[in-house]
Amino acid sequence: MTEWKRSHKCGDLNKEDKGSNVVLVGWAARVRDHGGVVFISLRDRWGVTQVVVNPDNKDYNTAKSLHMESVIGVKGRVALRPEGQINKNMKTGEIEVIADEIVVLNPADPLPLMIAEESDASEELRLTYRYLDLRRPQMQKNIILRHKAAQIVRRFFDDNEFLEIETPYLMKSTPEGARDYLVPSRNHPGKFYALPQSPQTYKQILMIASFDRYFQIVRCFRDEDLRADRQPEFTQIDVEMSFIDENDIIDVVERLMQRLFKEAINKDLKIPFPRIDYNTAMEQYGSDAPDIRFDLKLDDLSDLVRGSDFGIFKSTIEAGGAVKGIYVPEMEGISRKNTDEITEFVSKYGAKGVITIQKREGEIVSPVKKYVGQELLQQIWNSFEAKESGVVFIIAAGKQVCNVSLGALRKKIAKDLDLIPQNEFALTWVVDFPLFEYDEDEGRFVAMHHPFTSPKLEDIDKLGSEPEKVMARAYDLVLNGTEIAGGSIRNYRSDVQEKLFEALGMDEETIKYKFGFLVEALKYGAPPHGGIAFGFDRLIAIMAGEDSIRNVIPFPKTTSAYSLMDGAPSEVDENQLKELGIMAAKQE
RNA sequence: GGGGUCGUAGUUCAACCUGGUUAGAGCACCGGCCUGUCACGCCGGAAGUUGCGGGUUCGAGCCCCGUCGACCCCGCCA
Repeated sequence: MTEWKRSHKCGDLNKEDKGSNVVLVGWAARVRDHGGVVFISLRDRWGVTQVVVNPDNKDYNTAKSLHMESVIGVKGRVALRPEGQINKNMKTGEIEVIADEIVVLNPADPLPLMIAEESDASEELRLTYRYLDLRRPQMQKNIILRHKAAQIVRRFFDDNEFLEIETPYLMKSTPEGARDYLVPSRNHPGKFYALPQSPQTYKQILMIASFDRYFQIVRCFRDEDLRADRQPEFTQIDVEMSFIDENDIIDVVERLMQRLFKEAINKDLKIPFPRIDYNTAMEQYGSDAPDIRFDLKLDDLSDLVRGSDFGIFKSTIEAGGAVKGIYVPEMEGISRKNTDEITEFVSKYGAKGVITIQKREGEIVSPVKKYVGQELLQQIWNSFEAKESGVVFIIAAGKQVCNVSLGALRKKIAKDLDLIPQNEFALTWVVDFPLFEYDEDEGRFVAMHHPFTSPKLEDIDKLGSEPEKVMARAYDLVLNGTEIAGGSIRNYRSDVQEKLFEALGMDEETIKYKFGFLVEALKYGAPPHGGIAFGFDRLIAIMAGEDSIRNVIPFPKTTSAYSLMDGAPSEVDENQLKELGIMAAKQE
């Protein structure tokens, strides 16, 4: 093997190397057999180099019979390509290696999927043969970007006196929030560890331990259903600081983002990022993660239609709901079929339907014209400062449903009509969140962020009396309509923390059992502190221009949480279960 | 838990809507030709449990039911 130690990597050589004797190793990406001369595109992580094998070569037949993706070694001499044969699309396109000797280090069987820039293989196959999928240049690029980003993040925090400190993966289960992944304890049959949903409590404890500035690039686990942007295990950039307020965190994060985007993908970000309060985000964008790259803002028509006899408007207003709309100037018009599609789309979010208004030859056109009346429709049209064309979409529903469904429609239309500027990175802070939201199923208030978030100081008195009015010292960072980070200033006084737990419906005993250690720790000199955590996978996916975080995670799970390559999860030996004191319930 | 799209050769797709002789094509694979290609080209060949199970029918890749899997979405994700 040592004689096949490479002298260069496949992306190294250029015309300066003319005449050098080289040894290259890599994968035979393509073999082009011309009957006489044979060309091999030799690929490794760093690039592709063309190898030329002439008929007088002793290994000529080896070259002719190469299978795609076999691992080979080549000894040869660097030569300039003949006139007119330069490949401008290749970094090494000016040269080629004239082979003296070729050896197959490991032949490859026919492949279950092609190694191509644009994979046309199904995701199922890509995940089953992930090692082949990961050879694709696109995937290599994503994984390399991920590495780069992680290093930049580490350098940034190190430069700013943050300490990278590890926290346990085996921790206490706290059933607040997401479902825990449980790990049985062999030493204590019937007892379980949980894998962390995030290192939240540990990083707070580290602040109490006076480390002052902490960060960690850390795996987190949540046993919930999957999505394009949600995996059961995912990576956070976790950050916590002491003796700071919201603006200190925001400042650190803005400088981090600026440096990350510059150094990783050479994009200049303007700081500070704009801030929008939660309420405005919901009212204007119908989302707590507003995509500000395009307009189409939601307009409240409730006051305008208040006097209307039109049943849908009337009943909605009377029930305390909202009538809101968006105006899409770019839309030529809308057919019955499109309206049906949109109705179906918004119904997923609980809206009963959508009302359209458009103008045709100067005439207001709407399916509800005869019920609503020309005059009101015209007023609505005018309220949008609508031109002679375009379409207005109106949804009447309870406030939350109205905002969320119209917000979703806003995004869908922008996407369908291609109104979203590509290759643009729009970061915005969402601030002024409520501390609690009411959970209908549980019949109690739950923490909107998490139960360690500090209320705004002026709202502490309302914790017991009017929890719905308490605002949180929390902040989210949104990139192109996706939440990529969220954090808060924490409760550092045990009395406030206990009051908050009580507002969440926990009695003293429950508090002590679940979070007693934290409440106690707060009593021994806990500094004011706060922090933030990034969804690293989401951040990298957006930077890489990928729609799914699966494309920036080397070994992701499928939508049903399978690992197709290794077949996890799987059944285990009866003996393993016995040792753990576990019995699997029989499946129906 | 619910809704939607999809499942045909190693692979990507066609045939399905409107059931009917032998399920086609590109790439990969095998054989042949070709000395400047870079997604090389040309000629030929082999390759199929139409995801699985059931039903309807004289007859099912196609229609119906169930099931499994992939993907998207709602719920869920402090």
